[in-house]
Amino acid sequence: MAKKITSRNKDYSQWYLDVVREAQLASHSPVRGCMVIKPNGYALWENMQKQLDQMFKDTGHKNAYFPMFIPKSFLSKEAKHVEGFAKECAVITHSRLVSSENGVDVDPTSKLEEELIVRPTSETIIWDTYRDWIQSYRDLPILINQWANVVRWEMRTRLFLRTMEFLWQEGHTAHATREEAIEETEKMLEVYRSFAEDYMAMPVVTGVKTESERFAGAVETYCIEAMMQDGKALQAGTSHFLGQNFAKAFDVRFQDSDGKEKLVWATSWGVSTRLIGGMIMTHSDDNGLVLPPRLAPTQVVIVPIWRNDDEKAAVSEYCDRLYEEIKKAGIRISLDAREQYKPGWKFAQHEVEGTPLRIAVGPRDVSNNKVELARRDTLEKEITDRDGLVEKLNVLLETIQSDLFKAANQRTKDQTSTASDYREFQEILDKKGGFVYAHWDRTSETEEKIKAETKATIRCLPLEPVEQPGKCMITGKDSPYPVLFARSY
RNA sequence: CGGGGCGUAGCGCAGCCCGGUAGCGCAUCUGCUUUGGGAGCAGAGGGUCGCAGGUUCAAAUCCUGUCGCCCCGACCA
Repeated sequence: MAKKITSRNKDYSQWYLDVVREAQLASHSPVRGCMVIKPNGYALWENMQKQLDQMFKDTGHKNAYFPMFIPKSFLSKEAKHVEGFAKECAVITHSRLVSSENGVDVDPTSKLEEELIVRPTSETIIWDTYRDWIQSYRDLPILINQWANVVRWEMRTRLFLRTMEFLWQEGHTAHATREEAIEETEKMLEVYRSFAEDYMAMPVVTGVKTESERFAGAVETYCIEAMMQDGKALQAGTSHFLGQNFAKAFDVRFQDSDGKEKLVWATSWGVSTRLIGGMIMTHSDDNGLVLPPRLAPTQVVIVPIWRNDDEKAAVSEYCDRLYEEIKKAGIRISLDAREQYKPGWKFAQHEVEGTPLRIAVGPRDVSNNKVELARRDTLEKEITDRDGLVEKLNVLLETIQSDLFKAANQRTKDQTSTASDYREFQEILDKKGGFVYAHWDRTSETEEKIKAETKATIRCLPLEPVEQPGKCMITGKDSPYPVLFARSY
């Protein structure tokens, strides 16, 4: 069983690749660092989108779409922003191909007057547009989200976790006051926290980034950080308070109710297909993918079993009715009646694909008015009554959802340590990994030194600090509360 | 950019050292038997061996060059 998947203990990174492949989520494309997202993977993304989109709309946002191409000159307008993204931009220089001996070549006569940048993020083009949208305080706030793809020319890539092109959503809001913008930033962080924990069943720590880890062009970057099974942290989402940096860069002003002209306050926030990678590494096991029911494309699968035409007729009818009844109850169900595969093969396949619940129905069950019910997360099987099955499924799906969260939460706790000195800090990182709380003197020099020596970065300054003031483990200077360190993806 | 690996059938690989009719597993197609944890048997289809040169009677194999991808690090969501 599941012999195609390398065990986590043996090679975690190979295990991850094996799960992605065997669950048919995605595959490498011919282009370095890019992926083909297959139907199973895309269905997950669609479910994430659907839920997040609703949450954005419930908090007053509307969707819009801005172009993928950005004039090169836009990137130079916000100094820190360029600095951050300059090294990883795809640049369009030509517009035409011509036939040649080799097939096709770039037509040198089609060189663009101004090169275009494929968006690595859309602050620039959006703030250039907002200048035209905003004149008065009555035009504010602007609460826009867009679902899009972006490109960052990364050196090192991993399916879902870091690809050169990825899908995401980016919210871009404009406000009349600093307070309102900060409130928005924090509100969206809370949306992300709630989505991660309540839907992905992935516990996260909320916090703010240090200056060196901050988004290029932000005044403050809030984040959710999750802990993966191998002890490495994953930045799962960010919400940025941009201050007036982009308003200044793109000259976006408004006349306030007091008659004075003021610069607009901004936020931006995003999560990406990286969440899929985080979800895989949070729940899955050596048998393959494990999915939280709330996001699983298929929540329940029915596998019929028969030996001859008589049995087939009886089992099929039983399954069809079951299917209709469950579907009517709003559960995402599929009936796997494919005849080219045997039940055993289907069991294994649905297991590796992470379907939370499996119902097997054979002649025995039909005559006893029962079904066999199997949970993906625990691999437990039971024979249960056909009557009242829908209610049972609903309860079980919620149970699995909360059990997955509990298990991940417990694991994260177990993987969270506190280091009282630098020696202990290094020892924890090397032997156990995970999150490590430690005191830090709030200087970039110390942060840099720790990173260089241990490869651990400050994941965040937690919004809900644990413990009391202390002394920096490196310099012995004052530290108001410990910050969260980890090696990360 | 450094280190490692790899390009041979849809997928995964062997063959290369030592040149001589291109193979294996899975998948696919046909038939029969099977079906409660990845079925069996019999038969069949499918490949310009990444690309370009060179050596040779003869190149997947040797030589030169070149392109690309993956993995491990430095950069990052």
